[in-house]
Amino acid sequence: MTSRVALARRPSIHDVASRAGVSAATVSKVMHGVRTVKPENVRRVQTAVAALGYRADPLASDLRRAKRRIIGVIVPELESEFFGTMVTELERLAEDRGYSLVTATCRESVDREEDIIRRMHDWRVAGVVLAPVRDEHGPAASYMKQHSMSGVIIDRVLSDDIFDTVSADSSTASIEVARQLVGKGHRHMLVIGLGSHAATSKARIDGFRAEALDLAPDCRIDVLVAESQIGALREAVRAYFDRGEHPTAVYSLFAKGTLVALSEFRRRGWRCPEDVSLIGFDDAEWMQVTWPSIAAVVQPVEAIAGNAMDMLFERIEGREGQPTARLQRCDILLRESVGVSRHGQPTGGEEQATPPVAD
Amino acid sequence: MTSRVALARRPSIHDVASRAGVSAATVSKVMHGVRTVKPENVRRVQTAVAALGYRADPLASDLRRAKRRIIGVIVPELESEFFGTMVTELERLAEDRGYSLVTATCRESVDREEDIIRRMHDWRVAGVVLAPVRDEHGPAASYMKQHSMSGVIIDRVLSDDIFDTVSADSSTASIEVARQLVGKGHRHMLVIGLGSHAATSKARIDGFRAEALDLAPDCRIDVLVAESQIGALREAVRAYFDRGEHPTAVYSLFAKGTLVALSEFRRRGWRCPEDVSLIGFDDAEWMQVTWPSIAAVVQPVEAIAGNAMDMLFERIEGREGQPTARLQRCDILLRESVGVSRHGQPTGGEEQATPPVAD
DNA sequence: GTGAAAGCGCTAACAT
DNA sequence: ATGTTAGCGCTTTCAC
Repeated sequence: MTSRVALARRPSIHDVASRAGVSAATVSKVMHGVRTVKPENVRRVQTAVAALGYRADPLASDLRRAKRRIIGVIVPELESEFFGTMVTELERLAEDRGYSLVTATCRESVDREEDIIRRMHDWRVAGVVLAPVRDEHGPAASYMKQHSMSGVIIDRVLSDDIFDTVSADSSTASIEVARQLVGKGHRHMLVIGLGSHAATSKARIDGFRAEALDLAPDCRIDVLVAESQIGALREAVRAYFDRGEHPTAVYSLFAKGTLVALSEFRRRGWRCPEDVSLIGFDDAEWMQVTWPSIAAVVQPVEAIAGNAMDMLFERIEGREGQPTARLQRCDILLRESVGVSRHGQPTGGEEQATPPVAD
Repeated sequence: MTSRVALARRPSIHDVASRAGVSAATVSKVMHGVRTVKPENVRRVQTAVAALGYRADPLASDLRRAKRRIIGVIVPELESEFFGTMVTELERLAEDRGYSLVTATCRESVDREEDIIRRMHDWRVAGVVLAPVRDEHGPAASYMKQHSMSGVIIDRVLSDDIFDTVSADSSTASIEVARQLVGKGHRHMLVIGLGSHAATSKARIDGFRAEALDLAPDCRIDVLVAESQIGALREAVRAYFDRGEHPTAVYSLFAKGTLVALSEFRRRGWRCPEDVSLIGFDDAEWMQVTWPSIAAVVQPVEAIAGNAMDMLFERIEGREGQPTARLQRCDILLRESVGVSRHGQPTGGEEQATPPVAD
């Protein structure tokens, strides 16, 4: 092995060039595998590269090319499994294409969302995967549109006005949830959500309500939606239970809502599913190992990420034309937290012969 | 409001300069608030900037300064609350100092860890916050050392050989856990961990064992550690239980281990805490809303992040000298999953008069 | 095949 | 106080 040469600063392309006795241009060509370089020179360059441990500065290189091989990702938060997995997946897909991923969290703030998209524009990112706080009409999307940035919007989206969008098929999933709950005898159900997740919340509520009322016109569906504060939703749910309401099932439209529901059940000493059933959007690893295990709507994260990247790169490579809206089907995992409600009584819960296996 | 001028490409500093009738250098000075510019020209520049919507390209600017205002972060994974919160926090702290954060996930792979640090070096990041897969002797840390990059190592660290380190005080926390379990009468305890988390696992096991044996010399402590595969740990735990072992308490050294334990309890129909108690490293939101609520060692994420950034920037700004190792104290949250084991019997569990409130 | 020259967008040293 | 010059590390014509 050739021993490395110590240098104060990192070796530049010129250091390689002079050591190999060629010009910087030739080095550049070798680095990019251009065929028209004399084999002899290729070897000399390769030797010099190895000796110096040379690696190109991708940012300087991008500067010259006027197009950066960077994809920006904006997510509302990173504390939940959903976005964590999403970002991990997007990173892999971007790297497969030779791009770097730069992720920013807007902490559920629309103002920060705008701030971040500006900075990404300053960075001249090649494209953006945006998971908006609210929906595709937020400030980030407008900014992207106005500055003709390439972008795809995922997760919390309604329509395909401006950009390609990819999201879970909330409506179909909600219809299936309604079918399951009504089928298990539930006639009084509570739906909880967050208004700031406008896009997905709406589709989820509408699909659920329509199907439930269609199957059981006599059923009662209450909806509790707080604007953006999880604390406010908790208050609302608490007040609702406090005034004596006792639905037989709760359907949460997002992950933290499921936690709020569980926490309020505990507070009142309600057992799940005996006293009340629960199902929520977003699966998490813990949900299958607790007592009861918690039923969940599983969003196809890999499919969403894959689709988003495919579409984004098509746009980056110049595809024009109408934006498309892709919906990915969800799985419904009915676990122990959903029980049977008999004769319209406020309790459910099947006997568990033996504890089911967790995996 | 001045109306924006449409331009094919983004306005550069020269566009601003010519519109304002000054040189690019003057524009640069105005942008950086240099005081020696004639007020008249300051105004002209500001007007041009506003009219064109000019914003500097931070990457081009960094190229020239030869120091990039970018902090790299490397984490083993992003699916858990711990690293998600950590990254969110680090992002905030970096931005407070005018830096951007670039996060990469190495998916628990040491090879990828090295890959990523190389890329970050290529990017000439100003500094790196590394949460290594194994410990501070992994390839990323060596690479950083070898190329004299500024860095701080967090979470899975043993000593302070090379870089400043910040982590939770695993040892003290484990001692406290031992005290609690032994105090509640447990005399046969199982500790589960992952060998690839070498650094933290070791400190956690040693502290626990020493304290437990000190308080109750007759107690039995079994340790199950799989190298790196969570599946292998699951197999080991399963085999251990299958051959008839029935500890009265399980102490998990990392978040996923807690899930494995719960899942294996379910599989055998063991109730927690009646049949077996459980406590694990890393708190998560769900742990306080399930039945039983799960006891946890809470790592002080904000403190770790804050400390790490402080130390990193000191190094970036040139501080020399011995690396220091900072330990941040953990909280122990004893929840329902830890019960009392009476008279050395294999079962525990206190009566729960009323279900405790969740928050 | 190769290298000189120009330039991506910006800043810093130095004249003026 | 300002502009000119030079150059960060790289790529890309375009002559030779």
